[in-house]
Amino acid sequence: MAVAYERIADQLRQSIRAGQLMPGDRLPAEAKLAEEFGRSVPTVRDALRVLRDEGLIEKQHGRGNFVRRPRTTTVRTNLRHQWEKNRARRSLEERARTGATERETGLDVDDLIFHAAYRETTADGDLAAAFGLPEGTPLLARFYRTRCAAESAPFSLVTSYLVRDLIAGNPALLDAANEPWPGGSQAQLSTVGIEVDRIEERVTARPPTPEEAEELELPPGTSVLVLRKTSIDTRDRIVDVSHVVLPGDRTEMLFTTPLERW
Amino acid sequence: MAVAYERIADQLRQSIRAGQLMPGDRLPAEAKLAEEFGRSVPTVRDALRVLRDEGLIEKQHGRGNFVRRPRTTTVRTNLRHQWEKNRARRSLEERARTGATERETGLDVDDLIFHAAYRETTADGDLAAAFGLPEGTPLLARFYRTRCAAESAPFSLVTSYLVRDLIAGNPALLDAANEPWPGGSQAQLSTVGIEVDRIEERVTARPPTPEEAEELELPPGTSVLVLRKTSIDTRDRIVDVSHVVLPGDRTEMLFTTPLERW
DNA sequence: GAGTGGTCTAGACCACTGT
DNA sequence: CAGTGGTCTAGACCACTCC
Repeated sequence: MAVAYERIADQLRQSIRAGQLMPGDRLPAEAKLAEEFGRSVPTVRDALRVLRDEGLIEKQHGRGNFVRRPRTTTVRTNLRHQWEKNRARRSLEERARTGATERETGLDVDDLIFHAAYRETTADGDLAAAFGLPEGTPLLARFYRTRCAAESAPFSLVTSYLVRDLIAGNPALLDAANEPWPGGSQAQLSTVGIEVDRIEERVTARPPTPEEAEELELPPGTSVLVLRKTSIDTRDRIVDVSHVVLPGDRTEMLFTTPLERW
Repeated sequence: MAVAYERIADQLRQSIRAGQLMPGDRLPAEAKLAEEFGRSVPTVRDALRVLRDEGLIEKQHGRGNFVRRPRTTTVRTNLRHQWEKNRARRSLEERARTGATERETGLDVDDLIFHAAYRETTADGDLAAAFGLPEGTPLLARFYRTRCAAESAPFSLVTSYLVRDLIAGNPALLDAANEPWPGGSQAQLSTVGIEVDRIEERVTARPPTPEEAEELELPPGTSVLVLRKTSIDTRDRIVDVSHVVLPGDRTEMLFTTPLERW
């Protein structure tokens, strides 16, 4: 702890936690801080980088360093799966009117911009293991981006894989032009006689790759939640494997686990 | 992209992704890299910091910079809650033999070191909101650390809050000396007639605070998973609010959601 | 144009690791 | 002891923001 930049970081962190520096406040200029602490500017910058990595401050080029405000978060709940399953069998008109994302964000269909792209591919080692199928099995990869019309960054980066042979019975499922499909994935699967029985979701966290940071417009010093979702049908087949990347500072995932009564 | 340190980072990232630099490999010395790229050492260090923040490399003082190996992860599943509930009513002997952590890690009771501390406190704004009770309500705060005997860092940092008045009927519940309680929290609550009906878990991700990084021995460039767990009893009372911090690079959370049949 | 952060240099000295 | 990364300096020039 004899290190200068850590001492500076500690003092500033203290000020922020104690509320002497409030969210949105600008910190003194780096040159100013260097003078106050009797250190060089690069040393002060080392201290500020520590705070930025902790998510406490935000650097704005040409404007200054600011105490970061807590982000407003989107909640994603696992109750959505049952809701989607119920919706999958409603009338076309009812399904078209709203989707799971609209429901969770409280936004209207018109406020959301939806983008989908499909590509045919084959299972590599990881995907083959996830599906429990041999490598090289033909798959359909689907890429989704949904964002608020008012914002430029999407909520999430979604890649969904389906087993081609399982859905080939309905050629409409192979064409991205049919997106957004009214009723979502479970409605799509229902057209080829697949009923989803349960969904397993695996969650981890890590720093974003540069590509993810770019696409989700993540400031440095944020993490991503990585969700790997597996859908299993009533015949115990793995019918969908999805990979979802969510901004950690904007997303809260809510899982409700009901327990059997004594 | 005209920036020198980004170009250096890109080239090294490329080498790692392409497999020219394998996990565990040592990178050339910083001075060596500076010479190769025709830049100063601090500029090379800027590039290496980028890669460290992405979790791609690990710096080891006096030894070198190394390509990081993927960590072996612990899986934490929501099926544990039903398992714990079932176990809560088994015989004392059966409950004492094993716990949820042992079950998930596949380790023996003797391989795990358990630490608990209790403190009486009152609800601040956040906790009061979480419990749906007035501020100042007396609470019991319980702090848990569990770690592998072979390792020095705990799996998780757990803080659990109970409403004091709900558990006061059994004074044994107020004394940390009775930990580890055979059968866990649900067994404890059952002694005062509380049956947990459902559990809600909220998950977010963020960079660790310095204190968390220290205690969990997190290398720079890792994230933590933050789990806020709420236990609701059969009379719709919130009986426990827990705050769990998990190392993002070592932990996978698995949630299974069963769906009703059509 | 004044003020701010972003990048970069060239070199110093310290602390840690392994032989 | 040699080699490595960790810290720090003093100053230069560029890029961005706002008036």
